[in-house]
Amino acid sequence: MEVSASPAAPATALPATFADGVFPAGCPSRTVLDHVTSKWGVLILLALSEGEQRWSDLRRRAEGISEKMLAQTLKTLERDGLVRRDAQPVIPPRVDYSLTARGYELSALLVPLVAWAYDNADDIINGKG
Amino acid sequence: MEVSASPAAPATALPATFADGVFPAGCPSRTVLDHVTSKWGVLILLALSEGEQRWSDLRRRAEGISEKMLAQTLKTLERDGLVRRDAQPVIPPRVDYSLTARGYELSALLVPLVAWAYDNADDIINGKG
DNA sequence: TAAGGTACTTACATGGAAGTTAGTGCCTCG
DNA sequence: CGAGGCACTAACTTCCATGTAAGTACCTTA
Repeated sequence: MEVSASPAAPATALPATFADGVFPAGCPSRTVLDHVTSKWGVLILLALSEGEQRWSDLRRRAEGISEKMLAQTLKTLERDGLVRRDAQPVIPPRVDYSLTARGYELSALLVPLVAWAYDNADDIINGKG
Repeated sequence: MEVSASPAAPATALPATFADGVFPAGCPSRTVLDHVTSKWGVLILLALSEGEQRWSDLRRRAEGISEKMLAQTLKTLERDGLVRRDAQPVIPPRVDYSLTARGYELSALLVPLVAWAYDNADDIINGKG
């Protein structure tokens, strides 16, 4: 689908809620958006969308993340009800992380976004367009 | 749709590209993702998804943005080929901003994400669910 | 004994995103 | 004449997300 030279018409209709003002400053949705669009939040959510994973798996899959940021990101996502933490009282310790129903809902929206970023990254960075 | 207590199976299949490592550190897609998931980037893209708009319109719609951040965000999005800048040599100056084809593609993915954030914000912040 | 893995926490440092303030040039309106 | 809107730019500051480094407690393997 192509957009002509003068795309005055929106491609997608937004809910009436956003008709003016996108949404108010200080609105909870801003906070939520910040959480889920944070640098590592997206990556962790993405990784977990493929199923339950352990701490060390996540470290490897979200390449470049520090242990501190991993712990912090997981904590935020858990507080937000997006990630489930399942600590098993075994030796050595085993903790499994997985998405909650809400987390799956979100990751379903994130996956196409990340895929798009991946597909268009080179063109964008190289100024081809 | 509900997810049972042990959701070992992914809800969505990811492209094979992400099968391991999400995607490499230092990869261009990380940069692109940072641009499009930036605090104000999302809001501007959202606002423009409803059609061409002027500087002062955008200031009002992305409530809370400073002029500096507006200029900076628009510049980044323009460099990334997502926003088109149309300066008309009239008096008083009139500059229209609109999405490019690529920008529309992206906004189509962003809209459901923001809508989701908006719908779930209260529950998430209040720890319900 | 020592090294290494698992799952973290804590303290401190820093860089870049974001905020603040001010200034520009040109025009219109009262 | 002065106030004010438009579309910015520039300088300076602040703050927080992220990075770095190290420590913890327990267990396994060599």
